[in-house]
Amino acid sequence: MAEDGSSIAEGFPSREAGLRQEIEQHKHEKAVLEEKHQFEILERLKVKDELQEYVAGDKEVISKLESRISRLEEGIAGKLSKERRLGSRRSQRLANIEAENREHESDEDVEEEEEEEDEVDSDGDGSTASEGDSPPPPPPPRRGRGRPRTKTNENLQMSGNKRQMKKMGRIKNVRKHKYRAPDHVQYRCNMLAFLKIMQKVRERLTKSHLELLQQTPFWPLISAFYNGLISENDCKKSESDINEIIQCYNSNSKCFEFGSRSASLTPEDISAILGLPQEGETLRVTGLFGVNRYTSDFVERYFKDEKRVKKTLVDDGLEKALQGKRETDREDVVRLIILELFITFLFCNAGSTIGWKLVRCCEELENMSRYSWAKAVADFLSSTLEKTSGQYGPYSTGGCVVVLLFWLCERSNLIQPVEGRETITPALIKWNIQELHLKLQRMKDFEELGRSFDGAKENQKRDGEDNEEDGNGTGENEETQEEDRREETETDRGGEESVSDDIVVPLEDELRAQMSRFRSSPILKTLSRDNENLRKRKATNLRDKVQYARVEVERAQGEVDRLAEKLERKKEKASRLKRKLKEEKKEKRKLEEENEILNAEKRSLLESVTKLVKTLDAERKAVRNLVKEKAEVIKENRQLKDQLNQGSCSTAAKLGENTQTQVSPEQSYVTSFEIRKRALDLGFDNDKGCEKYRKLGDDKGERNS
DNA sequence: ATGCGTACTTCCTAAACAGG
DNA sequence: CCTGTTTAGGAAGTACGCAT
Repeated sequence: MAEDGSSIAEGFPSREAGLRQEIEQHKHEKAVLEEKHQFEILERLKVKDELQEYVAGDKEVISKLESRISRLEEGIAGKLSKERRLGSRRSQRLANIEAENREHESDEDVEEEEEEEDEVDSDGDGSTASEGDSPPPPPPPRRGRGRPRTKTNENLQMSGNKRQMKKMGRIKNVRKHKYRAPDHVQYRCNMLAFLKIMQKVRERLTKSHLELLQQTPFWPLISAFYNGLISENDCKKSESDINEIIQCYNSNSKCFEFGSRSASLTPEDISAILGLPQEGETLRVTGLFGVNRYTSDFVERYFKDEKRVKKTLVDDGLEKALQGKRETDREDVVRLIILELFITFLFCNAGSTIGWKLVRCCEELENMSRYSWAKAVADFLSSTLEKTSGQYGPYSTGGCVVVLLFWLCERSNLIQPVEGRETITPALIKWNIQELHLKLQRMKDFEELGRSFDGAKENQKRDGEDNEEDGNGTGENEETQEEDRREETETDRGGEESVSDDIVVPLEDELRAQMSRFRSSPILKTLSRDNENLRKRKATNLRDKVQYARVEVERAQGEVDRLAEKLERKKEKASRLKRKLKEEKKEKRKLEEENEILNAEKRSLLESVTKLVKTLDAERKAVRNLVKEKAEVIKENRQLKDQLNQGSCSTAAKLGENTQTQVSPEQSYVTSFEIRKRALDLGFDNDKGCEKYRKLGDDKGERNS
């Protein structure tokens, strides 16, 4: 036992050393990454400065941009070698930091013995909260005020011991968020799941299915998926973007507040984005407690004996319905497709389930159009947003949150619609949310996002004016104006991206001025056309190059972000390892303590065993003595027997009396044992013995008388 | 990183119960 | 019988953790 403990204890120093080494390694990596990060930032600033310089010499812009682009290209490849060079120059500072860290680590080792336990507890899962006497840490956001559930046989004590039961319930409620980042949010709403379903059933849908689907208010939306207007890439949302948007939601004003600007998501917006009807009865989807499960043919067919309608059940049902040939099966396919749309996209919740009310709505295909589905989606979403921004924290999981991304595209001028889809409906087909994600990543703050809303308004105004001009203008320059306008829109966009936009503005102004001069001269009409074409090409080239430079900057920014994230991860890992080391130390201490206790126990056990051996020895001696005595008694008895056989009964009786009186308590046990033995002894004649006993009694009687 | 299944928690209603 | 409280159980919501 002690050997095991000591071998474990011996293993600790080496393990500790290993962990220390790992921490050192991570620190080193962290420092290198930091250096890299700083280098990236410097590089970007340099690029920015250089690009700004180009504005002064606009004639050289193209050539300089070209050289810059090639340099950037080279730069990306050469970054590693530069970093290596930088690495060799890696400042004494970093080395000092590392040395300091090392010292700090060794210093802390002593101090932390006391402090670390608290730290570990507060960092960790708080599992000690219910054990100690100290006040428990603030509980995680409680979702409601429901009672803890009690089982049938356990609740008998509830009335008598209610407070205790409630307390137990509270303790149980302290959940461990071991795998969950503090700001983690999960949004179930996703278009990908529905797209996959549509891809799966597309080949199997017949004309009659489609006819029925077209009669439903969801056809504009479903057709976008059915006709492949939405790709898998278009479906991939960024949860962080949604989270950021939701964090701007003010539940009191029911508006999104981006800096000083605010905007609200209306049923009109939902209607435009998803192509859902706005007119009709209001359908309340939330707060349906007490709406019980109902039975109908449809429910019996697909959700028989089911308490809740889960996504898996709808999937299975759809498969079953697609195989069926009856009229009801065709209707069921449509119902189930709409249910899929509800569960995965429009009214999704965290559990991939759906309320019975919506199931009923889906069942009544002909009545479906009487509801204002845009309002229903908006209401459901706003109820989610209220919960999210309210007292319960950012645990939102339900509602059609993806629509927020498209709404942002529609209402701001952050990105431009996909080419060729500017006027298409529903609006969700117009936008590429991946592009929006890139844009939002580069956003500095919500004020900037707010400005993009203003920009969109101005653009709309200008669009109107430009359209009037287009009406008067010549046909041939319409395209140019369109392009100019787009570029103006682009240059309107504020923020960091204006690095290259700053170059475009003066260039384009001059280009336009020159073009108007050319156009005003009727003599040079032909020449102007040629020149115009040339300039157009030049402008296109310039635009392409600017675009390319922008992409490069974006890529560099992405790289910086990636490195920052990596750094963050490394930091986390280092702290995790540190915590682990502390835990190991703690464990070691514990094991040592246990080992001591075990040794003490062993010692006491040994003592008691030696004591036991001694007493056993003594007892063995006593038994041996007894055996000896017994042998003597037997011998004596045999002698007596012999004498009895030879001599008179009276002598034997006398001798017997004498023998009886001499027997000690110990001997009496042996004697009784002897008596039992005699009873079993075949050689001993019982009748004879009885006679002898009687004779002895007679002798005694004679003597007394 | 995202999707998804599912155990667990919370919310709500109605029945059962207790006391006046 | 009326009224307030407790308990049981169903529906809806939440969050963990595995799979992709």
